[in-house]
Amino acid sequence: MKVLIVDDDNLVAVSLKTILSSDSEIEVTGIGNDGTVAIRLYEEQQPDVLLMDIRMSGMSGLDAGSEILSKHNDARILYLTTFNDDEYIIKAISIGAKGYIIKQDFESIIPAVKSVYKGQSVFGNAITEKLPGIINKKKTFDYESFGITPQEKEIIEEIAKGLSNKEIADKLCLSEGTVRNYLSNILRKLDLRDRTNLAIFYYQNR
Amino acid sequence: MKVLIVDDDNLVAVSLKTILSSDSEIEVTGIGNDGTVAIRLYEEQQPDVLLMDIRMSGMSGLDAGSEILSKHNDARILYLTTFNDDEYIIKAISIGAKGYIIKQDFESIIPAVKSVYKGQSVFGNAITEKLPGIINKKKTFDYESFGITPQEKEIIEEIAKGLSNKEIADKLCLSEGTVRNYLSNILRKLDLRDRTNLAIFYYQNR
DNA sequence: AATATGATGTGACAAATGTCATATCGCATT
DNA sequence: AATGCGATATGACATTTGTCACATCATATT
Repeated sequence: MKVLIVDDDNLVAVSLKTILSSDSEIEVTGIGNDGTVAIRLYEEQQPDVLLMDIRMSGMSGLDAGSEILSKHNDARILYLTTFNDDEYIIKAISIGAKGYIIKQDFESIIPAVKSVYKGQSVFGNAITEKLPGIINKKKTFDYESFGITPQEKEIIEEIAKGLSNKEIADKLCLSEGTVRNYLSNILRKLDLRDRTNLAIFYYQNR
Repeated sequence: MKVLIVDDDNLVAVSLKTILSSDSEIEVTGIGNDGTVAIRLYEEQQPDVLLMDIRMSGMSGLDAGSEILSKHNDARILYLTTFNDDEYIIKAISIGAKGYIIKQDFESIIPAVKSVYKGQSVFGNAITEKLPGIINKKKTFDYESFGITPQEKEIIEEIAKGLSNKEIADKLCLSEGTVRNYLSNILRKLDLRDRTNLAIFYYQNR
């Protein structure tokens, strides 16, 4: 199985080569440090799997992958990243990458490469937990377990609709001051700074 | 690595056991033919990976998996199926399953089980091609068409992360006043009241 | 009856937010 | 050279927001 490695950080690229080369089935055919190089090396070597960083100076891994896939729609690209940004996961899957795993998780890399070689898609540990959220916003946050009372929960719902303190007070028949007190308690319990961050939290954990 | 196999068709279940047992790292701790049995055996054996059919007479694999995951949210469930229906894929991912592969693809099963054991998610050959389509069913809002400039878009991104005007100013090397002006323009263009509503809008149109 | 508790309220305060009018500067068009 | 435009900036201002200390009051507990 021929593997091409492309990583911005040459030290990482070399380490990956060492790790992968320890497996008898894997042959590392090349190392690159940039998106444009990835495209060129891919053309030259036609590797079975391209193991590539997302964030790179110069051409990004996503752009390079996108270009490679437009020519070779059977290319098997496995992204490596230090970040596990939702945005990147979605983009990576969208362009047709076969996987997305965290760089640090060394011992998962070889099985991941093998799975991808067999045509499967692989998503690493940290990403795995986010998949349900990405596919379908169904995993709800358990506010109760953070000591949020039903009344406070109600306030959260209203803030998530974009209402001001005054409006919430009118709607729930409370004084504005009380709403503020509740909000203040909510923010402390959830360790958030302000209503905007609460709204963000709400929509990210729906 | 302890693996529990559950399949409606006993012949398939036994075949799977034979295949998996050929690997020295894998120990098949049990076989079941129904969802309710899956739940009971899971409790008894606490396997590392549960390899289960989706379609089964009696309780379905999805319902059983859902119940198991509600008690053991670290359960690693790998679904096997003869069908590759989008609905099932989405449901499987939604409940938090770690994989979804096609039964017929025998030689992919062992690496898939191993990847799942390591905490990764695996999606088989046939499914892999559908992932981009599944992910892309989301409708992204076109900010440009509402006259939002790239600079303003950048501000929106930062607000959606929960940053204050001051923080955004520092990050983008602008004065706080300028950030306020931009925000003011954004709110007018999108007809929103404040940053909280902007954040809500952002997450609802992602 | 005495006390504790929880829900609600008030007032004061500092900080952040949003709006507006206006200014500067560089660049492109005329 | 004159003009206009877009990006950036400033200052003033009213409003909203978040925090805190403390008050009130009904109900439940002892």
